[in-house]
Amino acid sequence: MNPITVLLAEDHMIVREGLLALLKRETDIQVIGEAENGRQAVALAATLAPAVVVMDIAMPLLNGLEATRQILHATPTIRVLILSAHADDAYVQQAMTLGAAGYLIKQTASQGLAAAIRAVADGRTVFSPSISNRRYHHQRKAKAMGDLPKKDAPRLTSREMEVLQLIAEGKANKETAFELHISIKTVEKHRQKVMEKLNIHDTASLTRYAISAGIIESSVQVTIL
Amino acid sequence: MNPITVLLAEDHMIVREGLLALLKRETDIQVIGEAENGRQAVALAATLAPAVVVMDIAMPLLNGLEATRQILHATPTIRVLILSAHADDAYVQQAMTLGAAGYLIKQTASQGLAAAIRAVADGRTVFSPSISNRRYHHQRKAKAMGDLPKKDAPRLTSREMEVLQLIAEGKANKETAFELHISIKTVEKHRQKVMEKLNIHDTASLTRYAISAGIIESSVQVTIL
DNA sequence: GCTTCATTGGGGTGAAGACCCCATCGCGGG
DNA sequence: CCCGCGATGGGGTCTTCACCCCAATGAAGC
Repeated sequence: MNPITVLLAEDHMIVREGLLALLKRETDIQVIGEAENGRQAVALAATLAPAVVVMDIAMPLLNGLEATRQILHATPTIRVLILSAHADDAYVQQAMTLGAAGYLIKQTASQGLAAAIRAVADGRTVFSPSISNRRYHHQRKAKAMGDLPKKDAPRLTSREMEVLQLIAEGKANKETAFELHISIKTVEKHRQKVMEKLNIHDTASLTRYAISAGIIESSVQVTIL
Repeated sequence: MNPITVLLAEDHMIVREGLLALLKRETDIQVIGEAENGRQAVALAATLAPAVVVMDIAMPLLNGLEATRQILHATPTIRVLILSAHADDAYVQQAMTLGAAGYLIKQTASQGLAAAIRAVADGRTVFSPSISNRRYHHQRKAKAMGDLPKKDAPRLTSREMEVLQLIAEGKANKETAFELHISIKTVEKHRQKVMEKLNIHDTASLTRYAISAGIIESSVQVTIL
């Protein structure tokens, strides 16, 4: 029987190496690629065509959820297994809507990860126990409180979301242009569109918006030299 | 030669298992205990008396820095190696002040972790390259200014905190100057001092810092036209 | 008294951003 | 088959910011 091919997308090298070491124990699972940011995950998913992508949510350049969206848009047969530190229901909901095959929290044991990879490769969907338990609750809560961002908020295109994420990560337009392989002028244009749609006209407020919208996390990630 | 005894404090089980797998490769390092929260780390450090504690910062019940403080208060000979996702200077400074033996970011490779454990067990202090670069930079700067490199504490003055808050709220320097009844030049000066102290050089990252430091909240208040 | 430091303020330069103008290309819907 | 729109990119202008220089005051500490 052929092993299950896996792409590991996780930005922290030491965590990625750890996951790799854990998955090496499983003879029926073969990690064929590693990505250290969302953009790389999208690119490698396309070229390597893994059966399963293990995807961290909090990643630079492109967060795991948006990367998942792009991967599934390009190759709907790939099974994306979200691996997140947070059991934040907004993330879980978004992941399910995007068509992710599963959502594990990092409190999961390694047997759980291997089992989840096998399950999603087998066509099933997997969610951490604590999540499935809590799901009801929050749906009811969200409805009772009146859902916040999705309805009235002007919809950003996926490109605009990417640019917004990079802005909120502190990237200058020049860096963003380099990362996205487009010209500074185009980045400026996207930035303008985002500001226009959100009616926010300064970087700090854009950053706060990106955080509250779950596009990035608030924790400071300083660029590694 | 006796192996180096290590206590692993990391709340995400799967990450902890991964680190464990990585450290098992090193014959001279022996993990004698694991903690999944800060309080447990303090308790186990006391009972197991490991040579080195590998300590994650973000943990439930008691964060890694506070746990470090308590461990070193009880047993000053234990070497605490901070392992953090973030290279936030405020954390680094606090860790150093507390007497941590080292500070690694999770972008570090596993060889780096093993080497760091050996180094701190040997009495040396270890900081991730990007961090050491910054410390060097600060000290060099201080020397260039004709001062002794005795303190480079990232403590912000109250005025600097005010300015940072207004920056993070999206105020332009001009607005801040108006609100504080001072000149733009003074605002610029405070802004520079804040950026210098935090080693953060863009508005978006300053905003994320302000949010994670609790100076402001992430909720976006947008003016609806 | 002298030093250190927070706070104040100014000048100048170069880079970056905000906000206009313009255009092309491709894709999907009426 | 055209229209809207997303994505691309170039032009220019004006403001803001980052980063260097400089200084003076007042309070706190040695």
